[in-house]
Amino acid sequence: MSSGSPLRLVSQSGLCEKCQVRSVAACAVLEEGELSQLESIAINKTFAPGATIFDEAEDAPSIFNVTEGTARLVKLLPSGKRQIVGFAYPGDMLGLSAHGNYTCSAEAISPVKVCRFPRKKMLALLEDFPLLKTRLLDIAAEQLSGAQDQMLLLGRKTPIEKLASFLLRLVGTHRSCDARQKNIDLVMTRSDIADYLGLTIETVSRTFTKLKTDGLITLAGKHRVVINDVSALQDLAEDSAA
Amino acid sequence: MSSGSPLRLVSQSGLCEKCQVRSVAACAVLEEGELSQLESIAINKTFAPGATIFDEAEDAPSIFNVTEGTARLVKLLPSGKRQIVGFAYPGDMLGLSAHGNYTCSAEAISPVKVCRFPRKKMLALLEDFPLLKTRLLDIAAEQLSGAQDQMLLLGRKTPIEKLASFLLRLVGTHRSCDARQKNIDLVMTRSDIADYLGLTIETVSRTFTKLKTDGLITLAGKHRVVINDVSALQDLAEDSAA
DNA sequence: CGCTCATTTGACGCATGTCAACGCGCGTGG
DNA sequence: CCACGCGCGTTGACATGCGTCAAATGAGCG
Repeated sequence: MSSGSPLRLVSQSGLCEKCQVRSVAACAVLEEGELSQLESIAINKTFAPGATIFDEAEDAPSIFNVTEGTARLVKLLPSGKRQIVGFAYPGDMLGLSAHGNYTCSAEAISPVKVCRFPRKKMLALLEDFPLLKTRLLDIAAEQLSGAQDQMLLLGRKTPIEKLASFLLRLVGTHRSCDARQKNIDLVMTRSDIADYLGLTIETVSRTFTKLKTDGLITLAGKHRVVINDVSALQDLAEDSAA
Repeated sequence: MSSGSPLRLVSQSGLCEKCQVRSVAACAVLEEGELSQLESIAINKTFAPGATIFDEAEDAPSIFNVTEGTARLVKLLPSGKRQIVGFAYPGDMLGLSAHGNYTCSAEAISPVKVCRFPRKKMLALLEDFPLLKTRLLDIAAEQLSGAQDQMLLLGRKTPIEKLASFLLRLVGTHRSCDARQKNIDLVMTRSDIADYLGLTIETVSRTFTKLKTDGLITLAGKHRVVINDVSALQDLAEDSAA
């Protein structure tokens, strides 16, 4: 790595080499020379909480890589009913789409920093870096698998099973929490959780209370959850009984 | 297969050039020479209705391309609750997965013919045919978009909206029906539909009856649906009111 | 012709949505 | 520094839509 010294050009965070999500994001497969080419087409942007990163059905000129913060991916019905189809964490790609239109909106929940790539240039670059294309294919397959899990959750799980699954997924997959202590930091509101799990806020709240009452979790402030009994939660999430 | 007349090597349907789904499947992007390489690693297989093509969580040594018939993609909970995460029609790819395990089971609904590729050889071939890899990426992105639509449906739509959306999707995207006459041939059972839409069979049945009573559709036998008023159905599906 | 299985229809109860009130934390302004 | 207001979350009372259970109908097939 470079400086440390007075000339901290690095602090713009634009230098991929120092990027915090470099090891987890798609760019992980690139070598240094390749990385600089990717870097040359990237622009860093920041979004405040609540800000829209892009809108559903809009023309999709850009592809994004989240480097900091959390975003929600939203679909709306004309009546106003909302479904959150996913959350995006550091390292996640946004805006991949086959037909050049975004399939959902993306909104910042916490302050979000992204790395923005012009779609066309990105696609052109893919032809030069087969490994990157392969990596994107893997990422897409993973996302599809996650989407299938979510369909199972939405279609066939009860509120308790839904919330248990949700909490376990947060513990398991993301650095937004400490996996050892089973300590979860919920950046999203109850309303976001409800719209993600296909429930109402009230039901989410009641279900949290129930899990707390049963001693499976502890609530420390509205956005801090401690899981006391992981295996019991897993049983609930997987619907062992009926 | 094979026989019939003495020398009908062609009838094995293995010859990609004559393949019926060639124009819609991933292989559409390949030229003739490339096609023959793909063909050399492919094996044709047939599955009777109800037969399992592959099982969830199993090691995934193969990738499939449906050439005839319809399959359902199934996920199960320990309690036996079932969610169908999709249907596969001629031209669709099955078994793409990032971690080498199938993410759901695939079962034939009608007699299904597939083209089976050894995963490793397929992946190796992808490195030689960048266009094919790009095509797969597009396909994955499309599937992801469809999955998001389905999440919206499962999480936020009422039974009527669900069924209307389902029927319209069948009309819109697949040759299993005549788009002009809005005539749909349902290969799947009510139970399949229920598990796809996150409902019970009874609710599916009642909802069909309701649409029929309201004059929006006509039922001709249990597996034949005629849509009488497409735009009214669209209004229902999109939940314009509340 | 009768059996079997898919589908339909009906009666009923409950889980979850709806509506409403309340509490709490936090920021703002006096 | 305190008072107030606002947004988010919780809790309660109530209603209803969908699931559950059960029986009837109908279609396909031996």
